Amino acid sequence: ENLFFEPHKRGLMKTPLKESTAANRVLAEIQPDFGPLTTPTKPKEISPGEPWTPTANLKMLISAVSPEIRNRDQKRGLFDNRNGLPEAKDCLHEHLSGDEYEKSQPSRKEKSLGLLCHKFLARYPNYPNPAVNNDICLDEVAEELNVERRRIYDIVNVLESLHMVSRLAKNRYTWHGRHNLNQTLGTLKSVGEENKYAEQIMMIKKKEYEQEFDFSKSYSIEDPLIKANPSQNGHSDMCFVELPGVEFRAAKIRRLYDIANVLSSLDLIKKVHVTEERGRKPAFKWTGPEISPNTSGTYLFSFIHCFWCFICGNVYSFALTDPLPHLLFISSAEASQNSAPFPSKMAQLAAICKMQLEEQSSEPRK
DNA sequence: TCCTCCCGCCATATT
DNA sequence: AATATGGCGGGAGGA
Repeated sequence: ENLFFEPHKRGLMKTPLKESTAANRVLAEIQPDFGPLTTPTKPKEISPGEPWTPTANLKMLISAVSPEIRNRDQKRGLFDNRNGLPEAKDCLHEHLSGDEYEKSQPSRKEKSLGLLCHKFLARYPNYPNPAVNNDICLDEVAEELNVERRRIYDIVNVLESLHMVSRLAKNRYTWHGRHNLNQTLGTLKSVGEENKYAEQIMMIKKKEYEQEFDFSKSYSIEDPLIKANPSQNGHSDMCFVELPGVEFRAAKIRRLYDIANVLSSLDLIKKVHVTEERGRKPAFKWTGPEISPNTSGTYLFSFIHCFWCFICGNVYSFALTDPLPHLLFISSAEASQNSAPFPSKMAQLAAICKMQLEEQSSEPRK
């Protein structure tokens, strides 16, 4: 039985998501040739210093052959965080009081997606040798990290948007690391600019601000701020401003936290706090490399873009709450010192308008 | 109090 | 039908 799946032809890659349909188009455009991706039958090579586990293939075989064992192990593994001896620990737990038992459980923080993502990333080199097999088996990773596969998807989906991995087959991804990260970010940046995400968000902020003076209006599905912004450049597919009302945003926000965790683990963004009139506010600032936009006519839609739009257009940080992903229009210098006082909203709006005008006048119309 | 986001159900997509 | 994928939101830990 061939457990390594049939040789993969890149051109035949299925694109399971509407979203990644576009994403893969760009992927195909910008992805450098990583050499023969069609060598899955080759046994895993372990280059020196690389964190591939030597027993990976064996483990995969075992888990493929025996799902019951895998499940059992996974449950035991809850207490087996790489210390081994699950039996002994289970034994131990039987004699613990409820309170003690609770304490012995991993804390919520220990189970965070950010930490998991760090563990995930630690398994692979930043700049893998494209000549060797860089396959990732999701099942295997989930098992080794003692998490449900669902969590691995959380990570891999973001990495895929950044083209740090690409889908190879069912349950399999190829690890690219940061080889083409800057290029991807450049593409994302230009897409963000093409779609005027930053301007759209400024628009939302403006509406939000205006709404503060009108208490008779409240957010609803028929949120005026959504309707009131027919896209100015002719594109009807401006994903951001077409979002429905506050319920949707609240639901969105949880996803953004997930994504923020992964991006933080990649050191692309960093959590900061800024002070507004109403108090401290959590925000993120871009800590990744400086990116120059690539020219690209292709549209991409993903949360990554929503993030990216915060980054382009001189918007350096944003908060995820209150009540929608909330931009903080502060300079990068301000963002770097958390204690900087936050300018009044009026001042912000003035700055935004000025910025917009400058942009429009300096940049020739496309 | 409210930011954060784990967890896993379950709908949908793929094989 | 079986399995893979991932949308989604309840509700709880933590600051």
